[in-house]
Parts: sequence; C-alpha cells; structure tokens
Amino acid sequence: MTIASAMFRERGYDRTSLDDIATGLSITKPSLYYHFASKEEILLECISRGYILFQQKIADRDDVRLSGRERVRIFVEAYVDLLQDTVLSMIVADERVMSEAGKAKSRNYKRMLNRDLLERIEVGRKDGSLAFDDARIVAFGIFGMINWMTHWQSAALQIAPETVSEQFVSLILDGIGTSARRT
Amino acid sequence: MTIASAMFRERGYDRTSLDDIATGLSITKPSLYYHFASKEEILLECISRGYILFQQKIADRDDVRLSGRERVRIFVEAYVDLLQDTVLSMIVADERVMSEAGKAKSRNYKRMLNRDLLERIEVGRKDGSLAFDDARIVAFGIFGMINWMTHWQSAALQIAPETVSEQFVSLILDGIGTSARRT
DNA sequence: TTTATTACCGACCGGACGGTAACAAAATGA
DNA sequence: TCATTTTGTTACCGTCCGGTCGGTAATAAA
Repeated sequence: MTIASAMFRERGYDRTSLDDIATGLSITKPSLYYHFASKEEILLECISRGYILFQQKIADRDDVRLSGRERVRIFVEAYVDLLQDTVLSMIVADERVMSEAGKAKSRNYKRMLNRDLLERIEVGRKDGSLAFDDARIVAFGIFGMINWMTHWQSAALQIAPETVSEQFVSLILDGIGTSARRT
Repeated sequence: MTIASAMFRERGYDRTSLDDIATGLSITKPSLYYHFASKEEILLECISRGYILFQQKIADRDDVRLSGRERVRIFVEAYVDLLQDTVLSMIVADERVMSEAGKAKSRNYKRMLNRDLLERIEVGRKDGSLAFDDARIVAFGIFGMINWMTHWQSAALQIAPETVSEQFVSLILDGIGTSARRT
C-alpha cells in the first residue's frame, strides 16, 4: 500500500503497472488481486489513507478558539506536511484516470478538505483577522501552491520542509508586497 | 496541433492516443507520422507554441522601468491568461511522460519562465516594492497557484477570468491577513 | 510526358497492461 | 491429524497503443 502510493507519486498512476507494484511488494500480480478488486481500488485506498492521516494531523494541532488567521495557518502547515510525505500525498491524484465511481469518491475527499479550509477562511473574515474578496479563489490558490509541490524535483533544491510551510504561510497571510510605492 | 493541445489538457497525455488526435484532425495515424516523428514531438511542439505565445503576451505588457511589484503583477496576469487558454497551457505538462531528451527541452522552457519571474521578484526586493525571505519559494508558490488551475473543473465555478488573475495578484502581493491581532 | 514531391491511407506488428482461471502451498483451528 | 481458509503462483487472454510498411491519389517541376 505505502509502496503503491510512493510509486504512483513518483512515476504517475498510468505509468505504474500492477506488476511494478507486485514486484515492489515481492509478490505477483494475481496475488495483488486477492487483496484488491482493481487497480483503481488500490489508488482509492491510497487516497483514503492520506485523508485519514490528514484528519489526525490536523486534529492534533487544531483549536477552535483560535482566530481564523491562526486556523488557516494550522491547516496550511498540516497540509504541507502531508504533501511532503511521498506515501500519503495521493489526494492530489488526477481524477481523469478514474471511473465515474472512483471520481466521485475522490472528489468527496477533496470537497471535505476544501470545505474545511473555506470555513477557516470565513471564520477569519468574521473575526477580522483575515480580509479578501472571494474565499473560493483564495482556497484554490492555497491548494494550488501546496499541491504543486508534488511536481517539484525536490532533491534539486535544498530547502528544509518547515521552511516551506513557514514561507507559504507568510506568503498567504502577508503577501510579498511592501506598503511602499505602487509605481 | 491546437487540437492535440486541447486533448492532452483535457484527457491527459497518456490517455490521448494518436488515433484520437488523428480522428480529431479527420486524418489517420500514419498521416500524423508524416508530420511528426513521434507522439512526444507533438507534445513538445505544443509546449513550444505555448511558450512562444507567452513571450509575446508578456512583451506587449512589459516595461522595465516599472517597479518589481508591478512587473511581478504583469507576469502573473500574462501567465494566468496563458493557462486559461486550453490550447496553450501545455507548459505544465508532466515531465514524467517524456524521454530524457524531451524532459531536457521541457525543463528548459520551465527554467526560462522561472528565471524571468525570479528576476522580477529580485528587482522588487532591490527597489523596496517587495519583501520576502526566499525568492525561489515565492516563485514556486506563484507557479503552483496558477499551474493548478489546469486541475479545476472550470465549468463548475463561474468566475470571470480577469477576476482570477486580479485576486491571485492581490493574494500574492498583499496576502489575506489583516494587520490586526495575531491570536 | 516523365519524374518528384506532398499528403494521405489500410493493414499490420510487437509489446505492454489490466485482469482472470486454475492450481499449490502455508497458516489456522478443531 | 486433517479439513478449511488464506495467500500465493504459473500461465494465459483480450485489448489497446505507439509505431511501421507498402502503397496511392493529386499536384507540380523538368
């Protein structure tokens, strides 16, 4: 399972064959079919595991008494954390490879994540700790920044994991513009 | 060519067969091979076209006398524009489907885009219109936000194209945090 | 009229891949 | 100890796909 996740993330779903996964597990393909009904089921299982782990990660750090601003920070930190784990990052899997049923399940997870972030953002609007125009676009921007990390050729740039979430948070909350001239 | 781009973006490279493309062009696969040496060459051609068009787009709007802040805005607007065009957005193509040679070419385009954005950001640091920690992470964040647009199920959310770039720019430059309490 | 060139097609090859049928060896438990 | 379930295996099928081969109309150049 964790091996499948890693392979899907590294080579991509289409380019990871069931034989690849089986070999990685030191078994054979038909044996894989004893445990899973189809390739898609394996993918869906990977996605589900990632989502469950994310829920745990965030439950540990969360605190509803905090401001929206801080609760967004917590979300971003947990999500960056998740996506940095090769094994758990399949929530970003491309839906186009899935059947309609699989697509529906996958979208469900995404929708829950999206709703969580949107709520935090809206809390921030209400308590005055955040200001923005359209919360949906802000959420898309945040997810995009983080999801795209899966496309970095990570080895190349030596950046500490915490640095990334720290700087993403600062980009999201404070932006990079100074209050100086707007020429 | 433009049809190939659209299909690659909609279905993904692996799931677009040469027969699909040929049929879309009302010709046959062998005829495709008269014009291109391989499937990868078609992809590379799509990427190249997108890149060239981006260069034009940005050249029209650019002005080196502007502040770094404004030049970043110009880049973001042009890039959002490009990615919103189904036909020209192949610069975001997943490198993993490519041969080493193709990967090298594709990375070259990406590197040039990245360098352009990095320069604009650094100009902003020097002229005081921008402030940040690591320019590379900022650039990755910006590209991520925008590149991920290709994963939106665009029809669903009715948002005007200009609104997106406008709000992305505001997110990047000003962030969503208020200067208020940081509880 | 002969010779090239351009642009295309039908038919096919070899390999990979998801999935299956039939069978064997462990592990389990009475 | 022996039957049953669990977990594997070998061998194979159908399909799809990138790519190739041999050939052909149509048009232009010599």
